Amino acid sequence: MNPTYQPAEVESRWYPVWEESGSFRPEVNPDGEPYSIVIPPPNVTGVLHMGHALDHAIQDAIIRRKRMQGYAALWLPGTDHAGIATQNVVERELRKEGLSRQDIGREAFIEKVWAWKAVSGDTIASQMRKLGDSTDWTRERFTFDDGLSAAVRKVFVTLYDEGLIYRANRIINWCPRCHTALSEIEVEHENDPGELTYIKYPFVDGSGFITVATTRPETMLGDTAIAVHPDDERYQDAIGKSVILPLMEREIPVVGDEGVEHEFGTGAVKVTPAHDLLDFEIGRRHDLDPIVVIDTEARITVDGGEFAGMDRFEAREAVRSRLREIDAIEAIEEHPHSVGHCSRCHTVVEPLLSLQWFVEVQPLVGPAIDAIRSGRTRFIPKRWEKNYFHWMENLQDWCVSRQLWWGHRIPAWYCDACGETIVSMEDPTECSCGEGELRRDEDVLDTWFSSALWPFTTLGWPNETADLAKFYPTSTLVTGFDIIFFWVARMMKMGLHFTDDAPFTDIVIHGMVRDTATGRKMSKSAGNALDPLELIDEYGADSVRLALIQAAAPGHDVPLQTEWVDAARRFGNKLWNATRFAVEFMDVSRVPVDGGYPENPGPEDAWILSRLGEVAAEMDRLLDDYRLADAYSLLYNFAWSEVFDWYLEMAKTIARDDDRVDTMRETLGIVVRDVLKLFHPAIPFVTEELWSHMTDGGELLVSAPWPKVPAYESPANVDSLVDLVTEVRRFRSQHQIARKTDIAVTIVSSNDPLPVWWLDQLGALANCSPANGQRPDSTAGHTRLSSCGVEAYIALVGLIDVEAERPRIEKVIADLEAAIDRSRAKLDNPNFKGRAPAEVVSQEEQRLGEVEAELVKQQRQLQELG
RNA sequence: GGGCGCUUAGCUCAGCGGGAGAGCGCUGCCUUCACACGGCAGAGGUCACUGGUUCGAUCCCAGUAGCGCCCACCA
Repeated sequence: MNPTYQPAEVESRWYPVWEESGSFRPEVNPDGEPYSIVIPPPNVTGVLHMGHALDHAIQDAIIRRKRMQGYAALWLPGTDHAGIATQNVVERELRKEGLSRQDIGREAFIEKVWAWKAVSGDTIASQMRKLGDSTDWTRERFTFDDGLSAAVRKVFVTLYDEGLIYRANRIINWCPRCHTALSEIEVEHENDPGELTYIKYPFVDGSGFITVATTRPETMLGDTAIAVHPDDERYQDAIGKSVILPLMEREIPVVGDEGVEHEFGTGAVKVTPAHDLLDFEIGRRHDLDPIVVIDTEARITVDGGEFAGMDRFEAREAVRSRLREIDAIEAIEEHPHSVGHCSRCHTVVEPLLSLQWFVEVQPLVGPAIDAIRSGRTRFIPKRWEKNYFHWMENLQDWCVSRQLWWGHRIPAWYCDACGETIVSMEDPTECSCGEGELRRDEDVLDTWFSSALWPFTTLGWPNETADLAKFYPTSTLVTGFDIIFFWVARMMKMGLHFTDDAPFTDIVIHGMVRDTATGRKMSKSAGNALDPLELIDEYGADSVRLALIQAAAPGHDVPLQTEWVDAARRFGNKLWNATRFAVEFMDVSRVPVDGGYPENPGPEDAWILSRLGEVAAEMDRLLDDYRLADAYSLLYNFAWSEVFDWYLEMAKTIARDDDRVDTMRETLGIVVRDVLKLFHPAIPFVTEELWSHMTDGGELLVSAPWPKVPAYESPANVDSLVDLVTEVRRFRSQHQIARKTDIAVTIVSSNDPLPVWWLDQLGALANCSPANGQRPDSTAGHTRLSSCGVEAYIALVGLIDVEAERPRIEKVIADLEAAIDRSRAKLDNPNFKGRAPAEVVSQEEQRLGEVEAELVKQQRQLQELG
């Protein structure tokens, strides 16, 4: 037997067995209640990173337990076509060949993306298998497969017919590098040093000038007005006058608008309706025609006069230096502010006036808020609900059109004769006007549009499939807080609108995996990412999973370092060795897959069984609350320190006792079996392997029933013996008494005959059986140990330096006295007895009694030292 | 400018109204025949600070300080 567990070989062996046996299909529990989770679909061209590993470890632990509990458990896998991200990847590949997507054309490009998907699209699926994800691959979906695409079209057409999708010319966020519009949540605001430039605009009538402050001087080329607050006393005379726009020599009005703040800058603002959202609205209120001076390449347009063709940042400097030449700059001061960047490529986004498709979100918001508020769907932890509400209540309409090629093409056609817009399920062939050619909209939909439909489209919607009826609404969604807005909120809105049900009952939010060294989120760009695949190769998937699960407190970021993965691996090794030892040396085998709890256990057996029952019950409570970290830390400690360090050691000795060997073996088998079961959702591979060695064969652990442990009562005697043994060990350790036989322990009395294990651990002399044990003639020179009906003496003379023991006992006595004082003060307080629950009072009294008894014992020991 | 979270053992974090916990690290002893990736025994904390509520506060409330995150059209 190899003393070290080798995960790689074992892990590669089990996944195919599980998958081929159909164990991941809900059909394994045909009569079970349905329980379903849809996976947050990873990018189809992506690779597994730590965030996935965490997300998947949690989901897998949840679904595996539900499966074992007998639910018809479905974890539905799939991938996202990930519009911009995927297109960027393929364009990068093309560029290596010196080509752009425009060079090869739309059709060829899309073929290229599909080809890319065919090669790299399975990567994530095979990596999920390595991780052990028990997803039902027969139900795998892709946001761009035929079924989902048809559903996307149906949703678009329906919303259009309901008036909830419209096309309009608005200020949108434009990424000049990706060449597409973005929604506002795809814009990341970052701090920028920035400068505020104060520019003087002279009045037409020659009565001086008005000064405005701007962080973007280049946009002045498109100014169509100056705005001040209508109540601003400084500018009462100015409203209604006109100024000359410097450099452009255009006459523009000064208007009063309530959107302007008194305090900021000079209280007067330049208005550039084509390049700023606030300015756009001011422009609309005052009937100002926008002038576009920055194009989709972020260059100055022909309307920008002498600056035409310049890049926007180049133009910023050029405009400033020209203004300086004509003495139109009053001041330039530092002004830190935040600037929007494209969340994909980090380019500074440009607010542009553009014709785009929008979803009107307000009518969808109400039901999505109600579902949470009423408790039909809940966030875990609950505090995320506040973020969700706040975000929902402040939504702008969702810009859903993207100027990309990879995505669901918008099903809208325009007639070049009459200008009619046709949005329909079927591709139209001609316009109702009878003339003119129909031209299809070039744009595709935001990736998140199809993701928003994921919980029901993956189950067959709009068809009324059996899966949709059975598994929708889904039970639980597990995801990171970073996509609550992108994804969760939109699924809630779309789900409620199209199915009348919220798509899930529980929304479990976890944090980001953080690197403990830098304290930062793990990411490739930060350069601090641990690669889960490398960790799996080195430590095994079980170890990575257990480390993540144990670190994942609900709703908090998850710190991780390789040392923890190594600790988890060492646990796997321990589990491996302990179980193999039980099987090979203790003859624990052919354990029943369920039940089989001993009816007449010995005292030690009853003790471990009672602990098993407590741990299993507590785990169920914790797991039902999604507190996986607590549940698995509890089990980890129980398994290691109680089952392996205590019970297994007891069992070795007890096994020599013919009368007890059978129940011991039975108990050991059952306890280890249930530990494997309880651990399986977290560490499926090693538990399945060990299970195969100890059960009577045939049935896989993956679909074995979850433990239901009957209640056992732990004999009080065992607990006190544990204390006694610990005390003897401490004594020996402290006085460096290496061999047990170097110490003479006399058992004077015991309520029950002591099993040989205890005598051995205590180092008691074989001839000092408890029944006829004699108290030493003189207790002086002995130390007396007693605990709950057991009394024992250790002979000290000639064994230790008596004086070395004295200070320790004195410190213990001092601590006990302090505890007694505290306890007495509490009990003497009439308010305590009057107002605290009776239970607490009696508990306190009992504690005082125990501490006092301990004090007496310690004092006697001190005396007996002589 | 709003909102949220965090501050507990050397490190990373649990706990959250009634006796301060885990992992890793540290100290001592043990190569004992499942595991030295192990065993046994230990050391180590005024639970950020200040008030309040309570019979009782690490836990609840208010405030202070430090750290982190999210949202935001003050140009």
